[in-house]
Amino acid sequence: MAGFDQRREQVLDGCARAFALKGYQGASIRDIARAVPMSAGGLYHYCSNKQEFLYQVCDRAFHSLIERLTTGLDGIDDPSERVHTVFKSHLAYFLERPDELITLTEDLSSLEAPWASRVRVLQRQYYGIVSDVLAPFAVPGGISLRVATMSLFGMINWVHTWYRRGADPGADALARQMSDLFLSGFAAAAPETARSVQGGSER
Amino acid sequence: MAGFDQRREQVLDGCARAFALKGYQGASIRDIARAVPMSAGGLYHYCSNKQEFLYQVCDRAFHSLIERLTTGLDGIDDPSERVHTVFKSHLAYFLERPDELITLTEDLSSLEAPWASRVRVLQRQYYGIVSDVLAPFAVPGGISLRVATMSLFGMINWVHTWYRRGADPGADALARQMSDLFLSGFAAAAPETARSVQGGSER
Amino acid sequence: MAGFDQRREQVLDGCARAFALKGYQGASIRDIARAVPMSAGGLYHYCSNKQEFLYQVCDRAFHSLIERLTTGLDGIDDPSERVHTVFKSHLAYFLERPDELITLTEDLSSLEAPWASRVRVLQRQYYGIVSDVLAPFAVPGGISLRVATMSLFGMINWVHTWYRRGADPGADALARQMSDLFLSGFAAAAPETARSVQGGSER
Amino acid sequence: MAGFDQRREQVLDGCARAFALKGYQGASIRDIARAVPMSAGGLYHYCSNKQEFLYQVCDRAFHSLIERLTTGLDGIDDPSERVHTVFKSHLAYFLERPDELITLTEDLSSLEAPWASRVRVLQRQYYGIVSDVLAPFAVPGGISLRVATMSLFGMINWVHTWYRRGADPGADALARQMSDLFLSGFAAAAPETARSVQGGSER
DNA sequence: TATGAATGAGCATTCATTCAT
DNA sequence: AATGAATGAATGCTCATTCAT
Repeated sequence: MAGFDQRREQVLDGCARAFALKGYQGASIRDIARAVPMSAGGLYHYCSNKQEFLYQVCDRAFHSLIERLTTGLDGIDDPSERVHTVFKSHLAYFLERPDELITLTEDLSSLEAPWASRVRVLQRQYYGIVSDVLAPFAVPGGISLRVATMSLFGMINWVHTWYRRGADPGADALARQMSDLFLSGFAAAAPETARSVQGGSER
Repeated sequence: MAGFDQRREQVLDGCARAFALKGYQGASIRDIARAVPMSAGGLYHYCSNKQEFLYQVCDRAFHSLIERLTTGLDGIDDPSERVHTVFKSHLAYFLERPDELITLTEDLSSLEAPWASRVRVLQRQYYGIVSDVLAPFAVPGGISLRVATMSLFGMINWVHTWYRRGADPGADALARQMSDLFLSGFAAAAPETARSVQGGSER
Repeated sequence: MAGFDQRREQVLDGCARAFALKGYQGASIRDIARAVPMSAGGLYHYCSNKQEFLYQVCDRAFHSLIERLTTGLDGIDDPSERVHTVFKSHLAYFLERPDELITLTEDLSSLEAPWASRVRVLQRQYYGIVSDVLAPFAVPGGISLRVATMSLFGMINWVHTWYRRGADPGADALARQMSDLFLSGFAAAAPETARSVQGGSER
Repeated sequence: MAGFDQRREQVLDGCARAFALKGYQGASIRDIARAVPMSAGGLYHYCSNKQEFLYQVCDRAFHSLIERLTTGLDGIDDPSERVHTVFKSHLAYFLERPDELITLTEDLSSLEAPWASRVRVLQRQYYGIVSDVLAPFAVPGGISLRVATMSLFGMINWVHTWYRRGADPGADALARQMSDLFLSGFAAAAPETARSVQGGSER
């Protein structure tokens, strides 16, 4: 039983790797089998079809993200620090298990009924937590909470397209830069010239 | 000759629609043929293979983006306003031709050699322009220009996943919110309580 | 157009041959392709799936049977001779196109919705014609028309399991024996001993 | 040992049910396993492969048919009554164990070497008994014994395709109708009109 | 005996692509 | 310029069968 569950984890890891590498549509069952490794037929002990593999990968990833984030936010009261925690938690997970997060970001749209709706519940839950963290900063007439939340997700979900391990900063440093940018803006620490021009040229 | 070029545009429009709908890997030549509409065999008068269609769509899209952005930036000197122009130009194009931008965002990674390298030149050119627009705000020891640029692209490239026509703001309003967020941060106009707490936790 | 329809006939002939040889379930698409001959993929220009091939074969066969039988019965008034015509018409078709009739007899039960119901209409039509031919011989309290009709079909549909070309009688002679058996019984011309015993045990 | 043999009977019952329902080719080992019920792997304690299951089902069925028929014929001297016994014995078995007889009728042709030849011995034995029962009615120049025997088998082997429990007569009544039809013909008791016409066209 | 994970061959079907028309 | 029949490779998936437990 334990052996079976352990093997399932290996299988899902292989799925995530294959999906991340070639995309859900581009990854064949044989690609997954090669990544596990296992025979193509044998994979069907762990799913009833390919869609279910995508579902299981996404489900597992969202559960991890949610659990890590709620744990990470626990005991942190400062609103800004809570925002920083969102970035840090998500980016740390991305750097630990990039395949899962790449799959989640790129292939979630390939998930069909009835799996899609089940994952969307988790997605909304995760978005909800983040939105709640951002809510204290929302002001009527200002940037809408929705736009801010989606912008935050855009920032972190885009990371996998450009991040280079070694060359780019680690999870903490990157999270710090990104949360600073998100909360205070890129112009916050801009040199005097630019800042004054910005102020003076307002229209 | 003009007729041929006009037909080619229709063909590329069909490709973009099919790619945006099902993804490059998920869209079959017959899907494209249905979207044009034209017979599957007939499509091969306009390409030598499916990859080339993806290349043509991406190439056309990047050229449009670059041309619109350079035109848009022309004559604007204020650094902040230039940033705003980046958002506005990109978002306007997305709302005008969503299929092309969705294809660019989601399927560029499916482009293989030797087309990929040719498109990457345009991509770098576009990123370069944007990076130059952001450069005046960069400060040593602060948020890196690279992280800022990539964050900006994350924000705008993620829009297609959540934007709902009618419900969400138009290109101008959205660009204003996003450039404000990007330049001044979400906390800029936050209520006193949140701001003070933030201030207290500043480091 | 004519070429396409002609090719379709060849394809259906190949289907019938493959189905007759290995059974519907046992015949693979590649078996059919080999029997036509044509590539497996190419077959899908003539059907949307394997079931549809079975449908087309059965449909064509029933139409032929019905047309031949109605033509054959035309102008024949004598009830016994009409019964004989049923046997003759069916057996002649069997000897001309055994593959189709074997498929009809053995594989009709493999036809699924929604094709099954469409073929069942033809089947009932054919059964109806035969039943009407037998009706004049039915008597209340005697052998039921239903049992008689089904027995007749049992007799002729079983032929393909034992008939050996060359060794067994031709269509006409076989039909004569079978219709005699069906109408007058095997004991009709039995030797005195058997007949008298039979008569004595009548109840 | 007794437990094993009992279990083997259950396994063969499951095979017969699965084969009758989906056909030999259409029934998977897992279908059989579900019908027993037992795990797929466990079935291989009772056979060396799927063909052997078909063999065992057919073998058992033919042995039953032969034993029941010889027992049934024992002590019956009247030729007609012996024919009736053939119908009654076979139909009774069909109604008691339809799955086995359906398998025998539909799937015997799927049995391959070397099992086929072994079963064919039993088949010929059963056919031989029936043929011997019919022999007293054969007359030179009349309906051949072979055609008569095969027609009888056609009649009874077709029953499973149309018989509806409840709606159609029981084994005895059906056997009576069928043996009457077989021995005396459907026209035997036909109304005067039909009979006279038949008589007039006699040749 | 019985299980169920595992395999490799085979399945029906779809694919990108070619080519005669 | 355009069609659609045709192909061979590849797809997701099921199969009969094996074997460690």
